[in-house]
Amino acid sequence: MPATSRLASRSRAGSGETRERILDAAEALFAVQGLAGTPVRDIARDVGLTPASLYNHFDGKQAIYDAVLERGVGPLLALMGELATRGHTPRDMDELIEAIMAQLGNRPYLPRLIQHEVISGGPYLRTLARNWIRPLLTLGITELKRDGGTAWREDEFELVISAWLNMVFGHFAMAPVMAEVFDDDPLSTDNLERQTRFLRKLARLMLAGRTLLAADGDPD
Amino acid sequence: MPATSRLASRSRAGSGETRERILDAAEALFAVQGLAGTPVRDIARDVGLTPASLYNHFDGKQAIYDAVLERGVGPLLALMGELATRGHTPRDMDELIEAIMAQLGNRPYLPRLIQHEVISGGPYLRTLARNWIRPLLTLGITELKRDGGTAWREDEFELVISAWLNMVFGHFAMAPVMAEVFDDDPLSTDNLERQTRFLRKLARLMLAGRTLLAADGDPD
Amino acid sequence: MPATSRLASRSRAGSGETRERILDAAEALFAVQGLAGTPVRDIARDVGLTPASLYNHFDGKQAIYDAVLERGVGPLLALMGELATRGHTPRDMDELIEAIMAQLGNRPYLPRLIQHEVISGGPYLRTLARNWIRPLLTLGITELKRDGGTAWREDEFELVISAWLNMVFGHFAMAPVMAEVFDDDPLSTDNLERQTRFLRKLARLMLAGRTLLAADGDPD
Amino acid sequence: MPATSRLASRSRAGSGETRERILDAAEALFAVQGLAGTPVRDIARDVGLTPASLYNHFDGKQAIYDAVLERGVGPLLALMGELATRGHTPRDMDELIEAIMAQLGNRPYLPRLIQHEVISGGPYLRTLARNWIRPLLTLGITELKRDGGTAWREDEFELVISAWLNMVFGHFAMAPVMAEVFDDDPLSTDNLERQTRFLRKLARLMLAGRTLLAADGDPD
DNA sequence: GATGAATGAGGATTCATTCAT
DNA sequence: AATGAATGAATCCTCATTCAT
Repeated sequence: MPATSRLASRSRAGSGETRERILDAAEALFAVQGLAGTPVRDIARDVGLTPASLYNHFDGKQAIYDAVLERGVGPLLALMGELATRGHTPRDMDELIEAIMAQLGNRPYLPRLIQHEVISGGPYLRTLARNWIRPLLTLGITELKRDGGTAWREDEFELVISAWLNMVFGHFAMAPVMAEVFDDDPLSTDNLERQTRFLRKLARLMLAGRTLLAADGDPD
Repeated sequence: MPATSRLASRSRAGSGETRERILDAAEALFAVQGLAGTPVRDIARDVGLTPASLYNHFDGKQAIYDAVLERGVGPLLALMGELATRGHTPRDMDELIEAIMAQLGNRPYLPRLIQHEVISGGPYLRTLARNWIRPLLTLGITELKRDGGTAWREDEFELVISAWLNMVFGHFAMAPVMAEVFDDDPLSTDNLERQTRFLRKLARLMLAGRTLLAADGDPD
Repeated sequence: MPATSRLASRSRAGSGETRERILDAAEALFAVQGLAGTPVRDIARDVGLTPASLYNHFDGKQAIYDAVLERGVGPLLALMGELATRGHTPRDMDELIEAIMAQLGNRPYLPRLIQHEVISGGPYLRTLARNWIRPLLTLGITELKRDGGTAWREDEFELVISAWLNMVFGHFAMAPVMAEVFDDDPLSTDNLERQTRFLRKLARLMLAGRTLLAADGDPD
Repeated sequence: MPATSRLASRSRAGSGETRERILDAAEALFAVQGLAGTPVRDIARDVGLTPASLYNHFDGKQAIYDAVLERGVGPLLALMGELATRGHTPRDMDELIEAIMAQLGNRPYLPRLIQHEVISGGPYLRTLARNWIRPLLTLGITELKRDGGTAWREDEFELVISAWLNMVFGHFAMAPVMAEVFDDDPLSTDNLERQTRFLRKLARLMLAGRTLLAADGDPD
């Protein structure tokens, strides 16, 4: 379950801690300003180094970007791999939500980073699509199919899952506006827990909505 | 309800058609590459002009960016204003969904543009939050409150609406990955219609989910 | 008889005179310091421009280098082409010497430029070898063969011609040392004429040396 | 007859074998790419060291360059010294040719190295001119003068000798093009021997060409 | 002797912008 | 309204060198 795609795997190793500090600084900056919008000088400044020093640890800006992405996305892909090897019961649905929310909560810049990659159609997009989104979809659709009483037609399954993904992901990606609207950080521990509970509830609703809608007289 | 904030209002007017062509080219590029990642040269090339010529129509790159944003977001804000002045019935919920989807479908680069602004916490964020997101939230929450049988507690109303926003918005913002995953463009006319129908259905489900969940034995 | 090989043919045209001035400055600098040893800033300074301005006329340092080479070598290759299409008589041998010496004399930096290219095994080397040196060799060998009384065995023909080439070329390439040794510029008009006369004489000697050497009792 | 001029004399001696390996690597690189075109990193790589380590053996890049030059040119200067102290007979002419060819053949990168220095008018040029070229010229001219029957006028003597030098030297300096033209390495043992024989023969021809040319009806 | 890490000084190139034409 | 040419200010990156280990 490698999925590392073509990301440079530590060309100039640099065993260490400095490397990690560079990645931390870069992650925060890239997430907000994007690759093009982030001067290496800024990264260096945040690490307390000279731009030239960065090149003792990485092959260049792009290499740093790749490493940041790899470091962030790696665990998500690993999570997918792990889930795929186990059987799944409804219990897993909750676990999955929690695992993903926890993952993203730990690296709060990651979603924005990924969003940049998605928006710009960067080369990492394909890896993301194949090894992260696709498995998630498959997993979700399997779940929907196992469920007898769902409100959705088969040709809507994809939409259900991607809608659900957008909710999870959007919570992070849209955090800055929502923070402005609510004057409250959506990424605080409290709010992340609320959102997790909410998503669990919503997932249940989406899985089991048929009777209700039928009774409601769905015209669709 | 203009809300143009500090957007440059056409300093070197040039009422013309060239102006519009510049905005079209810029919109596409800014959406994908962001402000920092888009050289003016690229815009000029796509319009068939020289960079120098752009300055006959706009005061500079930032001015173009502002104009693009204004042109795209303006109608959305106008829509809000219009809705706010009318009373709303459940019928309006569907209309709102359709109106927004239509609006975004017409300018498929707009959501990514906005996403950039959101992610980067740009100065336009505040305008967006106040004049677009906030009214939408208010509208939705009012609707939820009017609805007696909703599955949601009052303190979840905000999450419901923002989740729903994320679904609408995410459909566009995540289009590139989904296109890769499904090998099918989510922004095609057909798929936009499917998504619109789906969202209408989901909206109904989310508004009226209580009984079902209660029966399901929600522990939350 | 194109032989332009892969040299960029004026990517950013720049019709004009500035372009030529850039090439002049670059030629002098490249000849002395080589490509790597010549900062673009120096070229710009000598033209009276900013480094950035050079990029309005050329795609970069390498492009300038290529253009310099093309401009210098082009006429030499053309000369080859012209000679190749005519029949040649002994008279031509003198003409050839004079033509080449005149060419190189007009562009006194050219030989050093070529020498750099030769020494470094640059990519232009192949063009040079095929379209300039090889024809010269063929021409010379034909001449030797036509000559009944030459002092040289057939397997020495190549050495004769390349030795002769080294004398022509070396006069320019070694000019700086010789200037130091003789305290007199080998590239002055006077000295170039002397050298031309000398080479004509030597050519005759080399063509017709058999009898002498035979009489001398050549043991070889 | 040291003539080391201002060459650094091994500041951080390190008598060792590593030092020699560094010089070997540097010689090859400097010869092809020149001083400016050769990063210390490349030298270090070829020796199997880190750039930093080079500084345990030399004071810096320039010091390495100087040492390479000194190591290469030293024996040539020594040869001159030796010859100068002996009387010379025609026999010596052959010896000289052979000695120089052998010397250069042993260090095939040396001529290109010297050529770089010559072309660029480097500071070592003067040493070269005085202690190597000038003695060679003097030697040759003496020989020509001793020879009664030469084809050359006194004012051509210098040209004769420098032409001859250019042939010797050019064989090495032009080796890359000639290799391309003949598809055969001019610096192979076989070809070096051929060239040595050829030069001996040519030397004899040039020394004794009068009668022939006179018979040929030289108009000069 | 060797090296990883750090750095000041450059060095090539890009970029947004101006201005005369 | 369009553009060729020019440019100051970045921007990414390389390089020679130092130094603590």
